[in-house]
Amino acid sequence: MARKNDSLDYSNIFEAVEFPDAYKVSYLANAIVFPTYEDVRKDFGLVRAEYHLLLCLAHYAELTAQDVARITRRPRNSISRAVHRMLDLGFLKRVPDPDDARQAKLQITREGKIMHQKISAYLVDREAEIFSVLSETERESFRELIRKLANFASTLKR
Amino acid sequence: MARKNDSLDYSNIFEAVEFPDAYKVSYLANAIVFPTYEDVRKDFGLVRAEYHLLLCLAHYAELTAQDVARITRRPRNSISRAVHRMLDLGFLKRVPDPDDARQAKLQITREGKIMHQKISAYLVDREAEIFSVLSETERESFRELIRKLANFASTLKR
DNA sequence: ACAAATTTGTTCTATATGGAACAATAATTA
DNA sequence: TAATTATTGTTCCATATAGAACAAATTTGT
Repeated sequence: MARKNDSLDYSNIFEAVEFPDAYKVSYLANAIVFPTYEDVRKDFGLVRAEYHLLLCLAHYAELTAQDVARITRRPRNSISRAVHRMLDLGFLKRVPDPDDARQAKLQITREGKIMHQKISAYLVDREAEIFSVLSETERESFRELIRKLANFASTLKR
Repeated sequence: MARKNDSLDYSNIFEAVEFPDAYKVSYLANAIVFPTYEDVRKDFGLVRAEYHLLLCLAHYAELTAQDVARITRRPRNSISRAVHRMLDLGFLKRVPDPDDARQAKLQITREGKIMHQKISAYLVDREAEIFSVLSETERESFRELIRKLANFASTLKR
């Protein structure tokens, strides 16, 4: 007997939904972005905030926890928790700020850099896979458009 | 005294990161998609899986819980939990499938439709706000490109 | 200079979420 | 037909995560 339900087209909703563009961005978040965080957690042992710390500090020589919260738009307490674990793991070091006793400057360690490179290599591959459906011209268009959207998003108040 | 750190440009990483396109998609997920789920939870009282159920059943007359899991790419147990709450709230009804005793067909109720319309109106506004940074031409390009990406994502195994 | 307001990082608590295992049913294979 | 495999929906459990409240330090306003 044939399997039931075989004919149901799950992608109708892509066009039928009342906000098709936003829906597809959201769909990519659920289908790709979140599962990728899961992969990073399973394969490299870092949860989202921990990986965000690593990524940020791989690209800025020195940041406070608050800076990272702002860059990644995540709550400070998540970052705070992550900082302690990353210190324990030896991926970060923390130096108190002599000019402001409330805060401390964070830096990535050599071990952190190595871990960052491993995770980045994985993510670079994953990016290539996903964007392989676009031609080079399309990808350049997409790059320009997503840049505008991301820049706009970065101006939104939290 | 001037605030310290005022000159730090938080968006450098947009271009410096090793996977700039994927990073910006991820950034939108963190800056917009997730906060929007939070808004829906706070303003309408539905968590992600619950809202996904409502959305799916507003666009398909009848679905099983498994269908919804596939459409939204979320784990079945999250959907299962959500089904029970949505039944309690009166937004869904469930009819056992006479042809397959394992599953049940879900349908949206009138109350569910009303709730869906309220949430949709909010999301339509939010979409308009976010995409207001693109010209009409740009938006059409984006629509085409994100469609390709979403369609590709829908082919990925879970 | 002093009081009020803000900022940073933290802990506590509640909750949303995903994985694993399970029973019931159906489909497949021999 | 009988045995094996797959599917559906569920419960249990562990954990990632966000909000609220807090102390300490700094900045702002008068």
